[in-house]
Amino acid sequence: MARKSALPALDEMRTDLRRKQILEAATRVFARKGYHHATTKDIAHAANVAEGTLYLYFASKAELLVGLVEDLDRTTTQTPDLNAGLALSLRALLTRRLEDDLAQLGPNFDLLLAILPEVLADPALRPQFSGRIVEPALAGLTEHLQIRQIRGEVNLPDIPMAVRVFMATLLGMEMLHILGDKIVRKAWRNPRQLAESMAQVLLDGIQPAAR
Amino acid sequence: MARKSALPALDEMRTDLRRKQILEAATRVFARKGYHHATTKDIAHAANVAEGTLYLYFASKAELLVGLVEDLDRTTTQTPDLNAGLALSLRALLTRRLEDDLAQLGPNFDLLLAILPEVLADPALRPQFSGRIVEPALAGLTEHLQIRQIRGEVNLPDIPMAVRVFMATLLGMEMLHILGDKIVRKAWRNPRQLAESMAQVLLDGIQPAAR
Amino acid sequence: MARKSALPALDEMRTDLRRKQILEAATRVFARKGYHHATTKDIAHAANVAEGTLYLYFASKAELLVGLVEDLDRTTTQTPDLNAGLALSLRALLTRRLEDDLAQLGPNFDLLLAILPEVLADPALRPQFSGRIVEPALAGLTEHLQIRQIRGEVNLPDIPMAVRVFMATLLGMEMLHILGDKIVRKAWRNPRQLAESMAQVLLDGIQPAAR
Amino acid sequence: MARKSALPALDEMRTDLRRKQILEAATRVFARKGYHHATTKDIAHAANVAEGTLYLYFASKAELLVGLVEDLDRTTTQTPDLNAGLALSLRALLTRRLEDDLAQLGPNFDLLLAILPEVLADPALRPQFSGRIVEPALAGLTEHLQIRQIRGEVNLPDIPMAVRVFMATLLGMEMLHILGDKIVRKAWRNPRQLAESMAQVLLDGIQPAAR
DNA sequence: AATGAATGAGAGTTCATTCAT
DNA sequence: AATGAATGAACTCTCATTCAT
Repeated sequence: MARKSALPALDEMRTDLRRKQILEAATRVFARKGYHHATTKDIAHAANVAEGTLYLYFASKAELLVGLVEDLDRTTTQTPDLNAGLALSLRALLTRRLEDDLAQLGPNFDLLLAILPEVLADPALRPQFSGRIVEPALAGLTEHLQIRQIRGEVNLPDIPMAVRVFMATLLGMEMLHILGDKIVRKAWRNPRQLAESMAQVLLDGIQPAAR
Repeated sequence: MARKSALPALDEMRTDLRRKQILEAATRVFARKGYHHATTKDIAHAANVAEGTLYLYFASKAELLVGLVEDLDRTTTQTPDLNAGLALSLRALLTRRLEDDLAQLGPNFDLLLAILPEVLADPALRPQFSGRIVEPALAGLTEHLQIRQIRGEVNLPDIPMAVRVFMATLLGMEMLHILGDKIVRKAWRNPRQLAESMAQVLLDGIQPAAR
Repeated sequence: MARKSALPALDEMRTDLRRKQILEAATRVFARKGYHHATTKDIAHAANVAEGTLYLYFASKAELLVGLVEDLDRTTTQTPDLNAGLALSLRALLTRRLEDDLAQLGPNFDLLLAILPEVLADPALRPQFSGRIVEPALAGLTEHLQIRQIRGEVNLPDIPMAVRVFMATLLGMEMLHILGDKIVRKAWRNPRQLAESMAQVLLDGIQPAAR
Repeated sequence: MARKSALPALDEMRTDLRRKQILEAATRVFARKGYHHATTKDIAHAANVAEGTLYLYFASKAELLVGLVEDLDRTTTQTPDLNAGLALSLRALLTRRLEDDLAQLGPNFDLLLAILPEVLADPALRPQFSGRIVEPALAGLTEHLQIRQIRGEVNLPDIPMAVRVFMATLLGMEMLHILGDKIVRKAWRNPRQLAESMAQVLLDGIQPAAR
């Protein structure tokens, strides 16, 4: 009955593009105004579509957030196969991982800025974010450190906690960044060096000079 | 006819009590529903006052948040004179500081949960929070470590960054807590031990076993 | 805590008045525009209150309809104790009942006009209307006729159906009225005579002249 | 390039079919959801066409209703030549007419259910319905009774009113049906018997047993 | 000082209608 | 002729804020 497009693949691409176009606009607007102060009108305007069009692609304003989380998911959780890095020294690997993460947060900063507050504020969104973003990262790191531990390369009394300290540091740096701490902001401009600083503290700790 | 109290001091006390009563209610409600889903009706109800009464003590709903930040301020940043702790070993001091902070977050968890998302979301609130809560803490620690460094007790190439890493870890743990990470939640029940775990990582780093 | 009005009864009266004020406005607007074309803005305007005020008294626009049905209920189902009329001849009683009903529909015409279409259109509203308005009336009449039948004053093979035919006639006249039939409209101006015409047909039927 | 059909008649047939297809779908959807809760998307879907296609056949959603009324018109008002029935006894004729009408309402119940509420609700639609459906029926009956009256077969003081009472009864039964009255619904399953019940009341009235 | 009914601006969402393909 | 993505006006409802009491 209904005449379909000759190239269904093209339709799908167009749909994907529109979705992306809207999500990008949402990211910008959410980052600038925060989720709650952003109106659907704002977002539609930023996306250069009519307000009604948003609802062809997302069931509600809240679903835009979920869409963003999923997006962050896809962008972030290309968990760079850590275990391929087993050959590297722990320090080199850690530094690189941190550097990658930090560098990645650069372009995704707006996105995170848009998502994080809502995730923290909304109990319903937390498991979403936790399960898709945080937990996989924690699991990957844990596994990696366990292998190192077995190999005798590290000696940690409580690997899961160590992993959480590591992750906490990353998240916390992100927060300091958001909060506008000048030193962190400045350091962020050179992710390699920031990664080294962090890795140094994480690996060597705040060492007594005597050591 | 407004009846003047014979003892103006009493009036002031009553005002303070009402303020506190309202802020506490706001804390509870914000923590449970998040700032934006909490209505002034909710808060008034929780505080056992009429909606209009809120506006006798706070200019707007947003000012309630500011009030809470100020409260957190007063509660939290009684920065226990760190320098009095110069006699302690760095490890002992750090552990204690962490323990204190973590223990303090226990009862203030709701408050932070209420405030943090909004602080992150609202650019206007960030300097408030940053300037009152984060920066003083960072400054105190920085100064302390600088003294230690001069004394030769620590050897850090970049003290400000080290301090930020420390603070980031704390904030990050808080976030993992909020996000519901089970291991962090469990660890939080015993702040002393959590403090030790964190201090260990922060001081000794993730050491190669060989060391 | 909360200071209540000195005279709670007064508060209640005021509330009732507001409710009535709003329902009356709703009746007028629904009658003029129909339920769906009437906006909450229209109704608020007609009631001389702000739009938000509607929602202090009714949970939703739909609840206004329910309120109207309840109102019609209260107004209508003062089922004039039929059985008190057992002394009257059936003809006299029927005529009077019809006259009362028709006369009552006069002032409530707008109300019914507002309600009926929605009741017919909305499956959810039907039982409401049926149970509160129609069924009690049917039940009362049925009981009455059963008594008459036992007394040998009527001889009906199927009383429930006869009652329904009676009620159907009434409802149908109402519909013809709504539909604007000129003869019915004209007849309605003199409810007594209309009642007599209807009673005549109902009692005597469309008699063959031969009789 | 619009290809002209070699047989314009075929085109017309196709157009008519599409129209019918859409109207049938509209009937189903309106009956199930009511006019206002039915969306053009619903109707298009039920008709297996695209939403835009509706507008090739009907100028607006409202015109679908008009289309339905016209349809009801064509289906219903094939006023079976009453006068041909002059040979029958009035009772036989009436019973048959009622039976036909009632039986016809069976299949057209959905249609009426879809139309009636809107007709009642919308002043603009009423003359449409009145003029096309109700008035012709009333006129036919009136004329018929007048002939009978002249012939001395009936003796009615007010024929137009009697006709309206008759029609009202029919419409009212329909309403009781829609409202879900169980006795009417049950009776409707056997239109012949229902017609007889109604005819009995209409012809003989609610007679005193003594008669 | 306290109340809470009233306000009305503004939000998210729906859906009849259009039009490029 | 048919499509269905896009539109945007208009809707219902919420809620921070006000103010007469």
